[in-house]
Amino acid sequence: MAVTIRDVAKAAGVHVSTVSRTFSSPHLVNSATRERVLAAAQRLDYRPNRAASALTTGRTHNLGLIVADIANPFFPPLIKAAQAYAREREYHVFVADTDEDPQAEEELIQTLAKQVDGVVLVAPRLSNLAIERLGMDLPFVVVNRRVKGLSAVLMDIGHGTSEAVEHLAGLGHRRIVLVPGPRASWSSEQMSRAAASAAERLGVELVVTGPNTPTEQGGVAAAAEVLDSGATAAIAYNDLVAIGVIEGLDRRGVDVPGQVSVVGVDDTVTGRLNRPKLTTIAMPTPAAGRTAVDLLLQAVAGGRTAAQATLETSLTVRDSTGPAPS
Amino acid sequence: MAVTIRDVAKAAGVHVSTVSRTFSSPHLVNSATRERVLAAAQRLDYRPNRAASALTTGRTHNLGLIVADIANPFFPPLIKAAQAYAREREYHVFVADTDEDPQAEEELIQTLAKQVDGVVLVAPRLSNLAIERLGMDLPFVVVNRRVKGLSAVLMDIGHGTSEAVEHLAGLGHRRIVLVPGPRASWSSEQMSRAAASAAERLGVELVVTGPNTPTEQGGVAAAAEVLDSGATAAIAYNDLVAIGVIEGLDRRGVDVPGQVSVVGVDDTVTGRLNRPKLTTIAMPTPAAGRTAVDLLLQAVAGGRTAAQATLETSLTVRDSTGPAPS
DNA sequence: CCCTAGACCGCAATCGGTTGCAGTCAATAG
DNA sequence: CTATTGACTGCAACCGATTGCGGTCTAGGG
Repeated sequence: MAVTIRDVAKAAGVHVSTVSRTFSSPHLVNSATRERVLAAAQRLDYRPNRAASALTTGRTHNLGLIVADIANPFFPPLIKAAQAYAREREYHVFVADTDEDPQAEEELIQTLAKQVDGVVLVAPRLSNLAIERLGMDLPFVVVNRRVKGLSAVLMDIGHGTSEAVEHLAGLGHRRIVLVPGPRASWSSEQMSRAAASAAERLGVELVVTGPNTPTEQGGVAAAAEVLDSGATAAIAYNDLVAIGVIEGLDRRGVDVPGQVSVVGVDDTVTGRLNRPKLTTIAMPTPAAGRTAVDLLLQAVAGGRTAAQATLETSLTVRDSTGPAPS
Repeated sequence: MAVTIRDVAKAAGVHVSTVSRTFSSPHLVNSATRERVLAAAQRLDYRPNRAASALTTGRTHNLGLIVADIANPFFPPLIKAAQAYAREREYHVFVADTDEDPQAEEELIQTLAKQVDGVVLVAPRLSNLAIERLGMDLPFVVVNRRVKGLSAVLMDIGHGTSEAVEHLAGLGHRRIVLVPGPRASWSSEQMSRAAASAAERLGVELVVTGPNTPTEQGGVAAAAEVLDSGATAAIAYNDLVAIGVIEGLDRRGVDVPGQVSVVGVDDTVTGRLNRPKLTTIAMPTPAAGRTAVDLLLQAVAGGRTAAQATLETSLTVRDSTGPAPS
C-alpha cells in the first residue's frame, strides 16, 4: 500500500541498501546517486517507516511523558513545551495520565517501555525503589523528584518561597500560615523548609496547617484553619488551593487581600485570570518540559549519565497580596 | 536484550508461531499448551514488541491526537478522557500541539501517519480540502468540524446557546451582545445562528461585535464594544474571552453581574474557579474525547463508515449572570 | 604498466512477530 | 478396520528497514 524503500530503490535504479544509506548515513553514498535517490523519494512521497527501523536500530524516536493529571492546569504548559521541543528533534511523544494512581503509573510504564526510547516522569507517585528498578531497563528523567541514578529536573521552590515570605514580611505581615498539600510530597518539603528558614531570618511567625488535598476543595476547607491560625497571610500549596482558600475566606466575609493576603504556587492560567489575580510563586514549567526532554535525549544517546538540572522559581506579585491590616 | 517471543518459545518448548498464536488467537491453541506458554511468558516477563507486530499487521495500536493548543484550558479534559479511553482499549496516544499553525498541523499528520492507526483532529485549522485529501490514507475523526467522508464529533453549541439566551431573557435582559471569536470558526457560526433565532423567538435584541482573538486579551479589548452596544448581557466566545470581558468591565468600574451579565462557553476550570464563577455553556469535552476515540477505533477496525456523533451542550448557571438592572 | 587503497554499492542476514500452508495425530464416521 | 475430519502445531516466508561483509571499479603511487 504505502511506498517503501523498495519502491524508491526500484525507481532510482539502485539497491534498497543504498536508499537506506542515503537517509541514515549520506556520506557513504556518492552524491550523484544520492541526488537520484532523493529525487525518487521526493517524487514518490516516500516516508520511512519508523516501526520498521525501530526494529533494527532499537530507536523508536518516541518518548513517553507521564503525568498525574492532564487536566490539572499545572501540567499542560509542561506537556506543550516538552512535546514541541521533542518534535524539533524528530521525536513524538506519548502523553499519559495516571489519574494519581501509582498502580496505573507502573503498568503504563511497562506497556510503554517497548515503544519509546525513554520516559519523562513528572512528579511520579511511585516509590523511589520502584522507579529505580524500572530505570534499569529504560532511560528515565524525573521532574520534581530525585531518584538515585536517574536524571532529574528540579524546580527549586525554595527561592520563590523565600521571596514570598520576604514579600509578605515587607508588607507588614507578622504571622504567616502555610497551607501544604498532601504529606510527603517533594515540593511540599522543600517549601516548608525554605519558608521556615526565611521566617526565622525575618523574625516572622510561621504556622502550618494541613495536610490538604491539592484541589480547590481542599483550599476551601483549609480556609477555616487559616482564620483560626490568626495569620494575616497564607502561602498555599498551589494555585488551586490558593483559589480555594480565597473562596473559603470570601464565604466567611473575609476580604483578600484587604484582611488576609494569599500566595499561590505554579502560576497557572487559572491563577493568572483569577480575581483577584493571584500573587504566586511561578514555576518554570515550560522550561522544565524542555529540559526534561533534553536530558532524556542525552540519556538516550549518550549513556548512563544522570544529569541534574535545577530551575529557579520566583515570586510574581499580583493582586492577592497587600499590606497587613493594622 | 529484551525477552522475545523466541525466548518464550524455547522456555515453553514450542515453536514461536505457537507463542504468537497464544496471544493473538488463543482459540487456535490447545489449552494445555496455552497454559504452558502463558506460564513461561509470565515467568520471563515477556511483553510483545508492538513495533514488530505493527510491521506485519499494519496495526500500530497507537493513535494521534492533534489539538491547536494544549495549554488552552479547553483541551486538557478532552485529552485526558481520550487518552484514558484509548488505554482501556490497549491503545496509546500521541498528543501533539500545532500552535494554531495549519502548516505545522499538516506536517504533523504526515510524520505521524506511519506510526498510528488513526488520528483525532480537534478543531483543525486545515482546510477541508486538505483534510479530505489526507483522509484518503488514514482514518480520521474530526471534532467540531464536518468534513466530507470523515467521522465527526460535534458539540452542538446551539442548544446551550438557546438556553443562555432564554436564561438572560428570563432575567429581564432586553439587549444581548454576542462577543464572537475569530471569523469562520464552525462553533462561532453555530453560536450566532442559534443566538439569533432564540433572540428573535424571545423578542430580545441581539447585537454582534468582533471578531476577537479568542483569549483573555481579546475579551478585555472587547469590553469597550460591549459597553458601547448598550447591552446588559454578553455571551462570549469562550470562558477566556468571558473572563477578559469581565476584567475589562471591571477596569471601567462596571460590576458583573450587577450591571452587566456575562456568559462564557466551554466550562473550563478557569471559568469554574473564576470570581464571579462563570455562568457558561458547558461543552461535554470528556465525552467528546471518548466518542472521538470510539469512532476512530470503529473506523480503524470496521472500514469506511463515516459515523457522526452530536453531543449536546447545556447552560450551567453560576454567578456571572443576574437580573437586568432596572 | 601493475598494484593497492579507497570509494561505492549490492548481498543477505537480521530485528520480533504474524500467518498461510502443510503435516501429525487421534477421534469419529462408515 | 479404513478413510476422513478436525484440532493443533511447526515451517518458512514475509513486513520495512539496517548494516557488516565483500566485490567492483577507479585513481594514484611506484
